[in-house]
Amino acid sequence: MAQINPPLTSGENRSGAAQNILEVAGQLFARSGYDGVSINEIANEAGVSKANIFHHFKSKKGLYLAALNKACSLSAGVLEDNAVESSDDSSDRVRHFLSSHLEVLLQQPLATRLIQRELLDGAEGNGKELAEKVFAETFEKITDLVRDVQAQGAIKSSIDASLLAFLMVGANVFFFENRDLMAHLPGIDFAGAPDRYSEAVFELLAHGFEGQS
Amino acid sequence: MAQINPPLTSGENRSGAAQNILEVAGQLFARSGYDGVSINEIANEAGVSKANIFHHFKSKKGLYLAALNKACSLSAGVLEDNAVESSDDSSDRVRHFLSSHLEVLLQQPLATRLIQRELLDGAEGNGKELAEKVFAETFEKITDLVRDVQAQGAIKSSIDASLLAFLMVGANVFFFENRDLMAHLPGIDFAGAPDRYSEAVFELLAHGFEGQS
DNA sequence: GTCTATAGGCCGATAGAC
DNA sequence: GTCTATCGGCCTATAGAC
Repeated sequence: MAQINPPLTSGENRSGAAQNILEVAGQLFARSGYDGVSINEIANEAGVSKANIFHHFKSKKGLYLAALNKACSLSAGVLEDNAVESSDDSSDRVRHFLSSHLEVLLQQPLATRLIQRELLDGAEGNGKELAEKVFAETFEKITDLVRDVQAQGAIKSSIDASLLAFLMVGANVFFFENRDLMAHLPGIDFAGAPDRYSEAVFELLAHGFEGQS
Repeated sequence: MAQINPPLTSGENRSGAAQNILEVAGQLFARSGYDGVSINEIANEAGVSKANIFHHFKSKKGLYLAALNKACSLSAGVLEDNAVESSDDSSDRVRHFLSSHLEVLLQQPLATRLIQRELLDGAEGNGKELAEKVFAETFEKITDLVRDVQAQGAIKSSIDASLLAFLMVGANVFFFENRDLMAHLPGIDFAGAPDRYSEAVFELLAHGFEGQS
C-alpha cells in the first residue's frame, strides 16, 4: 500500500550535528514542554552553539515540529508490524494487541510523552494535527481489529467496537502516564509490571467483574 | 470528622481583586501551562496592573500554586458528597461512582485540566505532591468502594480491586482528556454523551466482551 | 490597594568572522 | 558548519507615588 502523505522524516536525512540537536531537543521538549525549554538549554546540552541550532533549523518552532515529527514517525511505525499481524485464533489477537501496544508506549517513552503533551496543550495549527493523526490511526487500527474479531464471533455483537477500542487504548495510555505515580500508591501490584497489567486488563475486559468466581 | 491536614484554601479568604486574579490565572495556566503564561497576560486579562499581582501574590510560582491549590480543593471536595453516599444495592454503587466521577471532571474542566497538567509536567517539589494527593485520594476512595461491593458478593473475588479502580478512573480521565479529539473521529457515538459513555463502560466492565449475546 | 516606571536578565534570532 | 558578539524585546520582580 502506497504512502499518500509525505513520509515523516524522523531525522535520518540530517547531518550528524543536526541529528544530535534534534535528539537532545526531543528529550528536553518531552520533559519540560515547548515553553519550558530554551534554545540556550538545548545548545548547552547538545554541546553546540545557539547560532548553530538556527543554522540547522529555521526557528525554535521548526525545531520543535521536527522533534514532534520524529516522535510521531517512531510511534506510528512500530505498531504497524507488531500488533495486527498475529493472526492466530481470534481473541488472542485482542490480548496480543493490548500487550504489544503498551510495550510500544513504554519502549519509546520520550516519543510517547511528546505526543501526549502535544495532545494536551498543542495550540491548534502547530503540530497538534500530527499528534491527532497518530492517535486516530492507532484508534482506527484497533477498532478494525475489534470488528474483525467480532465478526468471528469471539466478541459479543452487542459490544460497541469503538468503545472497546477506546477503553483498551485508554487503559494503556493511562498506565503509561501514571506509571511513576502508581509506584508509591498502596496496594497496586501491577505497578512495575506491564505484562501482568495487560493480562489482567484483558481478563477483566473479557469476562467482566460480575459473577461469583 | 476533623480535617487533619491544613485545609486547602480555594481562595475564599482573599479580597475581591485577589480572587479575580486567582481565577483568571487558573484559566490561563490550565490552558497554556505555567511557562506558557506571563504575568503581563494575566494582568491584562484580569484588568489589573502587573504590580498589583505581585502585591497579592509573592511570585509567579506562588500565584500558580494558589491556583493549583484551589483546583485541588474543588476537585477533591465535590466527589466527597457525591459518589460514595448512594448506598442502594451494591453494584449500582459502582455504576453511580463511574457516572458521577466523570460528571465532576466535566463540570470543572479548568481544575481537572490544571491537575492533569501538573501530573504530566510538574517538577518534583513544586505542586506535584498536591496533585498526586488528589489522585491518590480519588483512587483509594474508589478502591475501598470496590472492595466493599466485592465483600457483598456483587464483584468476583478473583478481581483485583486496585485494577478495577484504576481502570474506572482511567476510563473517565481518558474520556475527559480526549473529548475534543473524539468529536472528529469516525464511528464514535458516545463522543458528546458522557452519560451514555459511563453506562456503556459499566456494562462492558461488568459483563465483559466475551460471549454470544 | 492600585498604579506608572524601571531595573536587570534571559529570550529568540541575526550578523559576520573563520 | 561552527563560532562569538550582539540586537531588540519580553520576562519576573521591585521602587515609589498616590
